[in-house]
Amino acid sequence: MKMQPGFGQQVWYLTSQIPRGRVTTYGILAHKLGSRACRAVGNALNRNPHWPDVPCHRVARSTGEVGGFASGTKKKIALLREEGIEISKGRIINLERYLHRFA
DNA sequence: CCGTTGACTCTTT
DNA sequence: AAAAGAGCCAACG
Repeated sequence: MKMQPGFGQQVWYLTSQIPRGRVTTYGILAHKLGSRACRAVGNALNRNPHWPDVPCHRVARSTGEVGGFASGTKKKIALLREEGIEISKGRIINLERYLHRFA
């Protein structure tokens, strides 16, 4: 379960910087890292070495879907709803409204 | 809406 | 050590 520092390291950092009630997409994270490795981001969050230190549930897909979740997509939706985010059928309502751009 | 292509890292053989 | 496979995706046709 070892994760080499570098890419994933930054991913977890940015993810942990997402304020409550806010959401981000894999693409944005990847772009922030200077890469289009949207998948690599998901991979980093998937193997999430330290959890729940990093709120990976605040990361959704660019299509508006919540995406997947290591502990279960259902769980992810529940957490997002708890933060005040409306979700319908695994899809976030008004994603733009919650989208967080890392300044 | 679905299918295909692109891009990147980690894990396993 | 190197190569192949898989993964919580994105963009385009």
